[in-house]
Amino acid sequence: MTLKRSYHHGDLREQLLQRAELTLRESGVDRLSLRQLARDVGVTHNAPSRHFRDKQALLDALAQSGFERLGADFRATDVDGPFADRFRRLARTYLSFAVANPALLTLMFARKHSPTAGAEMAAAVQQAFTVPALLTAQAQERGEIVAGDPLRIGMSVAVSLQGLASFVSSGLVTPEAAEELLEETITHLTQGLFPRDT
Amino acid sequence: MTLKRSYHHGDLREQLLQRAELTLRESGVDRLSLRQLARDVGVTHNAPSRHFRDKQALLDALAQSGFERLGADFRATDVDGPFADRFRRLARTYLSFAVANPALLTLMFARKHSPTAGAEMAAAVQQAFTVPALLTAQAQERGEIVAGDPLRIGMSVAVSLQGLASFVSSGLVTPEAAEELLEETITHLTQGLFPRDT
DNA sequence: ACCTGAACACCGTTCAAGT
DNA sequence: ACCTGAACACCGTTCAAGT
Repeated sequence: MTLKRSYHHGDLREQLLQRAELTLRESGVDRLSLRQLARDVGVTHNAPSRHFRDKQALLDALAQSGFERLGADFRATDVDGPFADRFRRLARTYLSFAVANPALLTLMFARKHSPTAGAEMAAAVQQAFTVPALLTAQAQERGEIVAGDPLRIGMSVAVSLQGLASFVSSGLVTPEAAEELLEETITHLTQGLFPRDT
Repeated sequence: MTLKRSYHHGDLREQLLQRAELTLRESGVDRLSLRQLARDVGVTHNAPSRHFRDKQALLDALAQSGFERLGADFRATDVDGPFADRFRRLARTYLSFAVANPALLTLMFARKHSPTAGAEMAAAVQQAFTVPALLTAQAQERGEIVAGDPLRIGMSVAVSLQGLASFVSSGLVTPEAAEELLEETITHLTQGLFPRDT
């Protein structure tokens, strides 16, 4: 009967992460306490230290899993169609993420990643923000958008996405107003602010 | 001899804010403690509560003063010249702010503004992000950029600025790489990603 | 009005000890 | 290996009291 969920679970790390993300979403960072987390999961206050040397290490792990999930969401979104439509879908994915996990997004962009977590964190970031570059490269192949290094153009696409997400997740722009702002951003990013002859 | 800095200073609120911003900049949010702050300024741990009912109220005040300063920096930057140059200067101002005050910028976009601080905070935000709209309106008058509601176009300019600042302040992009990213962003925002006939 | 000092419940981190 | 329990120094918040 190994179903009894023995005292040494073995998946404690995962349980802690899941519970932490729940608390983060529902109560914010400052209400996130290692001791409370341990209580929630049913272990002593010091048990988490086997898996996270630090509270910071837990926050790092949360941020990293955030980038991984954002990347996965991106990849699940990236389907066919004209550039503007695909940009719009990517942006909506990002905005949904931002609305659903504002505190997590803040954490992800909070320069807290202790140098320790460097390698895996960097990989997760790279993996997520590679998607806009792929989108760019594909649109270039079709002749939809201008030539140029797809990584650089992709980053400047990512800048727009992150700017939008930033305003939404902070609450400075409501999700409804974000819809308008998104269309406005698509228009200017594709057409340019300089007048066109045509 | 009123110079003796009496026990009831009268400017305690301002002293606390200044010291808090210093700590924020040098040690980050989680090292910011009300009690330590009181010690730094030379009052008892409970004295700050007269000026800030809450730790959250202090953070709100910090964020608000951040928006006010950013707005002032914007206004001090906004001089003459072609649109792209002025956009570049505005962006550099923002990026300098982001590099100098990463933790503060995180705070400003962290959806923590308790509903209490609503009115003044909203005014400070509005005042800051009005500047891109002014830039837009002036460029339109000169026929430099396309027509359209300057507030909406201004917001989508602000989106680019905030996206850039976000990447820089988080450390995901180094200040040097940011310079490149800024030029890339200016190019695409003005010319558009769609190919031009000329 | 503004500040003090004591009290309360909580926190992160460390360490010796158990199985 | 993984978890426990006690200990340490610190925290935010509240409240009666002082001037």
